[in-house]
Amino acid sequence: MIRYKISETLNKALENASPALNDIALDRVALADVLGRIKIERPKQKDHGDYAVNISPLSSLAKLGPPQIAQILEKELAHCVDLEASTIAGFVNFRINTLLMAQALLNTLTTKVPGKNDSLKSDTILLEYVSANPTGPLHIGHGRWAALGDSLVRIWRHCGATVTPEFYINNAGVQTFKIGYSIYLRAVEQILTANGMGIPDDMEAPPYPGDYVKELASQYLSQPKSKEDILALCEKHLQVFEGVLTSDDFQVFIQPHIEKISAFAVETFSAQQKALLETMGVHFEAWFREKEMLHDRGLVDEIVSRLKHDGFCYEQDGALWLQSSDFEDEKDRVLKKSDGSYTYLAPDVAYHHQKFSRADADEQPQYNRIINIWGADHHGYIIRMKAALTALGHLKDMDDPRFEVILGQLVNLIVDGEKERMGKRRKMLTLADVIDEVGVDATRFWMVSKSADTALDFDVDLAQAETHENPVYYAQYAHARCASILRNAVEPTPTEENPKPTPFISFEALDELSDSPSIEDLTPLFNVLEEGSEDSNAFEHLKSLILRLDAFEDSLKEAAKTSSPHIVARYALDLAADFHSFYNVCRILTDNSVITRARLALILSIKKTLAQALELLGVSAPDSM
RNA sequence: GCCUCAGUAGCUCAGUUGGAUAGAGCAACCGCCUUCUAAGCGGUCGGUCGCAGGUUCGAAUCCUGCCUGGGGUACCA
Repeated sequence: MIRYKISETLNKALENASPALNDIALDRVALADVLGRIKIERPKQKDHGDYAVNISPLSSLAKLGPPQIAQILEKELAHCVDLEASTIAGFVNFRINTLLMAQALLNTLTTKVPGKNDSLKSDTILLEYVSANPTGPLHIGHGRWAALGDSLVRIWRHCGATVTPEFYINNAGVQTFKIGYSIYLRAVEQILTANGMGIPDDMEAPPYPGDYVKELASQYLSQPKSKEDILALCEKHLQVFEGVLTSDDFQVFIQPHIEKISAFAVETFSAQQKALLETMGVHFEAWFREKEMLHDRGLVDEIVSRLKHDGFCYEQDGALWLQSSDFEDEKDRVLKKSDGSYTYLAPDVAYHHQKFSRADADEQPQYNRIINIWGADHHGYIIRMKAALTALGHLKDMDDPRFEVILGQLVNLIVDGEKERMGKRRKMLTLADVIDEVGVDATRFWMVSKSADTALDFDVDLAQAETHENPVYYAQYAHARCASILRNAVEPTPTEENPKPTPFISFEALDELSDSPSIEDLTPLFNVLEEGSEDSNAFEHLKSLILRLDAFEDSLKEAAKTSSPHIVARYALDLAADFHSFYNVCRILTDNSVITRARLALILSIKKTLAQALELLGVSAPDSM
């Protein structure tokens, strides 16, 4: 609100001073462009004021040096009541008075949902993220996408966007077959062992070697008739070694059986993943099933033929190639292998085609932004996907903003001080293990407190050993402190000297203060200055707090615009720091009921804002710790 | 080789659409609990912003080259 006020004031001053500034206000378009580049920010040096505006961008339009422009503006701004302007070189600095601060605080108090705005009102977003293969448990890397994606969904919605979070279940293709086959091999092992027979040395190693496959195999065997199925498969399998059956014939024979086992695995893992995500507070509205939604409906065939028909494909070496090199890709990509099966790209193109084809009730495209979160290992994939989507006419060119990929750098799991490469195919700590050890709040906060384009080291031992030094507790503690103050205000703790203390404020009065505060409730806040009994820094801390609260909406808009939840994490920490500092120099509950009332209003606002910031990150805001 | 992300305090990272004297947390050291939660506060220490050029009134930020590390560079998914 304060930034808005400053920008309004500045615009007006420019308008009035226009004649002295080479008629700067006449060229509306140019001026608007320049004003868009002017930032209103908090200066690093406190003595420069509360807000600073660097007016250098104006100098080319006004044909004057920045210092002269500043001088002229300063004169113009001298009439301003609640803003005191001064200039140094090319900067116009503003100092705000207590009335404006009180208004800003009142504004944050009366806002039902802090930071709520409509900056993304016209955005309809389909965000696909996590989309882990249903062939095993989620690992730590998926945790990062889960935390990042879900926080983005919450932040975008807070800024007025319509968002559908979607999870793509890869329940078709080679990996699915491999997990089924792995379970079959493990089941055979278990049957052999149960019958007191050893496992032959030359027995095939399962494509997925993890222990969780063994668990799933025994789960599978506990189902009715499953043992008979496995034995039948095993018998055929032996015939291959005896030379009675060819390997190819065996493949044909086992295919449907393995598919059955695969389906079992996919459903089990998928449910497991979903449950863990829900535990983390990560909720998907849509679960898109590759097999049923694409393959069974012939959509993959359809899209490939369409690309072929439209002349974007050619055949070479028995394979079908997409001419992605026509669209900035360094080479062409195979859609259909020479053995007739599709590469991973083909169903994925079909999937994205489907995303773009979704329409609302008015036959209009349902989404104007289709966004994916992908790991950095999929980086090379972006261009070929864009190429296919451009060929299909969904994108007007390769830079079309309708399709975005948020590329997140990978997570290194650090165990015993050593990096462990993450991957599904070796024994490792799963995301579930990490959540168990570290907790949802700490994990989620950790995952989003760094920008997505930095590789993240997740040190399990550190997270376990130093949970109390984790930054998330700092923010949560501030919230708990606020809650505690409010509790004490209404119901003070009895002591030996005073077994029945008088409340500082009645429950009803606090309620009223929270629901309908007035500016008169707040102005006594600034009496700290006069009182002088507290630390002389109290006023500065108070000002920082109020300006921070006032800037919440701006931070959210920035986070939403740049898809950067870490801005919100940082905000929560900054607000917590401002509060902790203030708390230490200024007592909230005093004998003066008017001052107490005003300070409680401040606490209400801090608590509300902090809770909202944490909520947007999927982190709880406890009332006590 | 090419593409891409990163390199900022001992450690983990903000800041990068060019702006004032470079910012946190952790670690280390010194203080602060008879009073609202010390999971806190105040202070000290700590920097050639990877290196070298360039662009300009001004560069951690933009350009070029180089160095180091991560990821990618499949008829794998």
